[in-house]
Order: sequence, then C-alpha cells, then structure tokens
Amino acid sequence: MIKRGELANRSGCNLETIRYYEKIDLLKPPERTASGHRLYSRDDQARLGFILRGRDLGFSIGELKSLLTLVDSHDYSCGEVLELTDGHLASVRQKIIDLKKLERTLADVSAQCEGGDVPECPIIDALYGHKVVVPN
Amino acid sequence: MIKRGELANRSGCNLETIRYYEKIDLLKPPERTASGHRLYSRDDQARLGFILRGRDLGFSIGELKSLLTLVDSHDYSCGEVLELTDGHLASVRQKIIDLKKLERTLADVSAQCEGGDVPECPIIDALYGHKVVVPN
DNA sequence: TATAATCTCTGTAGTTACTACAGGTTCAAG
DNA sequence: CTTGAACCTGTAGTAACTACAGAGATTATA
Repeated sequence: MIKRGELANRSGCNLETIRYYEKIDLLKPPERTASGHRLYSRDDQARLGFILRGRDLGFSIGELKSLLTLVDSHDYSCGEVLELTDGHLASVRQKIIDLKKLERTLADVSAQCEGGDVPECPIIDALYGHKVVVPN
Repeated sequence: MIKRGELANRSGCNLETIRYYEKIDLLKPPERTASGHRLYSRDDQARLGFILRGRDLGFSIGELKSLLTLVDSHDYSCGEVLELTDGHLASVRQKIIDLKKLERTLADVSAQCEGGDVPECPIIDALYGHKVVVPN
C-alpha cells in the first residue's frame, strides 16, 4: 500500500490528476489511513496504469469510463471493447484527414508569401478574403 | 451598420461568440445605439471575417491576436506574418505525426482482437500492460 | 524532544475557445 | 398598445486537467 505521492512517482501521473480521477469516478476511492491519507493497493495501481495507457492512446475520459465499466462488470465481451476501440480509431483517422487538409492550405498560403520587409502580405490578404484561401 | 444578430447571420459566426471576441479584445468595441445596441461597421465585419478565416486555419486566439496586432500597427512586414504562419504550420505537422503514430498503435491493438462474445480481450490486456501496447 | 521540512488533506480557480443560460431592456410589427 | 423577437448584462458550463491556499499529518534532523 502506497500513498498518493508515491503512486504519482511510480506511475508518472501528476499528483493532482490522481485525485481528479477519483473525483470523476475513474479511480475507485482508495483506502485511507486513520488520519485520512489515501492508501493505494496493487489493484489501484494497475487501474491507474490502465487509465494512463488508455489516455496515451487518446481515449477520452468518457471512453475510458465505458471501458472500465465493462472490465468492472467482469462480463464484458471482446466485441464491445473492439467496437469502442474502432470507434475511437475512426475519429483519430478523421482528425488526421482534417489536419492534412489544413496543412495543405496553410502550406499553400505560406508559399505565396515571400517574407522579408515587404509591407504587403498575401497571407493577410487571404485572411481578409481578398484571395481564395482554401483551394478545392 | 448592422446589429449583432445580423452580423452573426451574415458571417455564420455564433451570436455569443461575437460578444466573446469583443470581450477578449479580438474585435474592437463597436459603436452603440443610444440605447446600447451594438452597431457593426464594414470594417468590423471585415475584421470578424479575418478572425473566422484564421480560425478555420487553426490559428489559436493568441496567434490571431498577434496577427491582428500586426495588421493594426499598419507597419507590419510580410516576414513577421510568415513566421507566425510557419510556426503554426509546424505545429499542425507535428500533430499529424503524433496522430499517425497513435493511429498505427490503435490499428495494431485493434487487429489483435477478434471481437465477438469472447470474454478475454487482448485490447484490455494491452491496456493493463500485459502486452506491449506501443510497437517501435 | 522540539522543530523544521515535507507530504497530504480539502476546496476552489485557472487553462482554451467557446456556448448557453437567466433575467432584464428595447425594438418592430400588427 | 401589446406582443414577440432581438438585444443587453453577467455568469456558468464544456474537457481534461493543473495549480494554488490554508490546514493538518508525518518524517528527518538538531
């Protein structure tokens, strides 16, 4: 059983974030010492690890909650988990598509600009709508 | 001179957002009628257009503020604008790189899972750290 | 043992970029 | 003249944390 600071150190998670995860019911309320200090078990540590890895994979807190609810039920099926994961994967792919489009546009606009001390800037013109900003 | 609702309609910007942009000093305080209703000039409309186009290009409010400060100074150089734009472009490209990495990992994890009614799920295992989640 | 330094506790406020109310004027139409 | 829409203000909510302030607990050192 370890305290919050130790858990933060071992997991690499911010100290306050641990408390936050408890507040929003991602982490279960841990045991406490007589004086009220939190004590985390191995299970608690594993659960935080789960959350942090999920977070690194870009899962939202809502998605992590769903995932953990499934796990907690002890009666989840692979299919449910896969559905959630693939849903998330799809949204990541959409974000990539959107950002790529953005990147092309920005690169385009940037390329029109010579830089330097010139007082007229095609980027500013584009933002003012004087030229077409978004090709295609 | 038009009022806020009309400006919202014409620009496609949310009504409240206009007030918000004024509050954070992106938009200049417009004229007012005797009774206090905002009146927007052509310049105001152009400025909002500038902001919205910039927003569509993913510029943060801080970046838009810098851009508008340059424009307002009437003494900006193309180079300053280009620097800001290229900085933003770089951050967009970094985001794409990060998301692609994420996508590969998610696709990997997803591929290991058969779905269906199986009670054991490799995705859950991975999140618990039982297997390596991130290849490479 | 005393005390200083560190850790933990709580609640609350700040971050980004908005959006959505509530409760009160004012305007435009009939 | 009345009704309904538009407008005004300030404030609170969103996601996912992070950072305080002020108080109590614990640990290390003198």
